[in-house]
Amino acid sequence: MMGCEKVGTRERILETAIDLFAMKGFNDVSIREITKAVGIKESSLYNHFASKQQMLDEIFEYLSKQFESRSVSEEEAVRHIEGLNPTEFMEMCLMNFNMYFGEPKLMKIWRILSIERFRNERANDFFTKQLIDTPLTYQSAVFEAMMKKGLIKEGDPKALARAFYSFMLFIYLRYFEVGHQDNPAANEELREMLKAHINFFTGAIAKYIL
Amino acid sequence: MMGCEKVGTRERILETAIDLFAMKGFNDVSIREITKAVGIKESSLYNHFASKQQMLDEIFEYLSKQFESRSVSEEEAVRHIEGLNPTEFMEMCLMNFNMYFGEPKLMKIWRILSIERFRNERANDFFTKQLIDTPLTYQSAVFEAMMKKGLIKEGDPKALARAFYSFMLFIYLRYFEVGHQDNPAANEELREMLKAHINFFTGAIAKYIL
DNA sequence: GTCTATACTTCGATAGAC
DNA sequence: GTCTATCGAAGTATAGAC
Repeated sequence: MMGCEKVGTRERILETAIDLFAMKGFNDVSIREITKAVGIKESSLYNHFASKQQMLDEIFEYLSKQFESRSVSEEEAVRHIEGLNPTEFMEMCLMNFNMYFGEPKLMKIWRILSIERFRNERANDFFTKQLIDTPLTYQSAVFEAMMKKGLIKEGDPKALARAFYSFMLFIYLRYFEVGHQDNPAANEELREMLKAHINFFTGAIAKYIL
Repeated sequence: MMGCEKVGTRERILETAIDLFAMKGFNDVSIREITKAVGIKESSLYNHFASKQQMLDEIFEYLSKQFESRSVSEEEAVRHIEGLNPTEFMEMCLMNFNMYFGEPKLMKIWRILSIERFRNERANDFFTKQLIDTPLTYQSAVFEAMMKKGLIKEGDPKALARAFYSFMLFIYLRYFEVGHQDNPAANEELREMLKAHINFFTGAIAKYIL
């Protein structure tokens, strides 16, 4: 009788699971809790997913595919960034932040990863690679190219990348990882902090006034 | 018959709980698991602790008291740091790192906090305050004092503190928060990274060659 | 203070009617 | 594809003998 909307039940389950996992973590959310929120019985869920674990796997798979589809080569990254002035560079940083955390669904999955990485080695590897190591590699390549072109002072590009990018991790750790914020008022404050950060770096590494 | 060592059972339980909670998180460790590791029956544990939650509360209480006993005022911090040369300053940073994470027991409790802060608002508040906000305040006060004395370039001390201290959070997030490391070989690498970081900052903010 | 035994709850998952 | 009903396992915690 109510089965007229059978299309979408699977997706509704998955969206609900993402919401709940992001709030409480995979282990602290029960099948009963998910199905109650969706409005179905526990047993019905198993017509769509073989196990609770499979739901988590699909969620991580989704994030992984998002990154595959959006990834660019280091060469492209260098070409895009090395010629920018400070203001344009800041906008680029904000865009990157938005690519990672701008969409609520992706943000929630990052939170799930942040929680699961303590229990799951694969989750930790993905988290470390995508959120830390890969961005550092790109950032280092960009700084190295800028040094070779004489745009910024000579130095250790890896150390410079760590110093610059650490701030992004600080923002994530302090304002994004634990989900009690979601207030748009803080956005302007974050933007000001990023501006101040880039101002500092511009002054610190500029060979000439950019 | 074996009751000859009744002194210490409570402490053994607590130490075992810290070990297990740090590895798997509070919720993923059962009373059965703890008591089995200690070598007692489940019911015996309740002669020492009223509940599982009380054990966690005591663990956090312990960390909290450690910080109370070691805390110094901002004025003291400024006096200690503002006159240091870069090498001395680096040693100071390493000492601070060791104060937070040098003792295995404290390191484990930080890991428990890292996990619990997603489920427990008080844990998150403590984590945020002790690991991020308070150190940033101190660091900012130090930079502000150095600016006033003309030791470093004028600028926004808060932004400078964020830029400098973010690196410490990067190290924690990347190498300490998830406990799969514990290899002393990486220590030298971390020391090199810290040295490079301080070198970069020294060059960036020094008014004169220090 | 430790033991045996057990109460009570919640969990993930399954069987089978419709 | 959803339901009712239920299973077996694992969780926290308690009662009472020793």
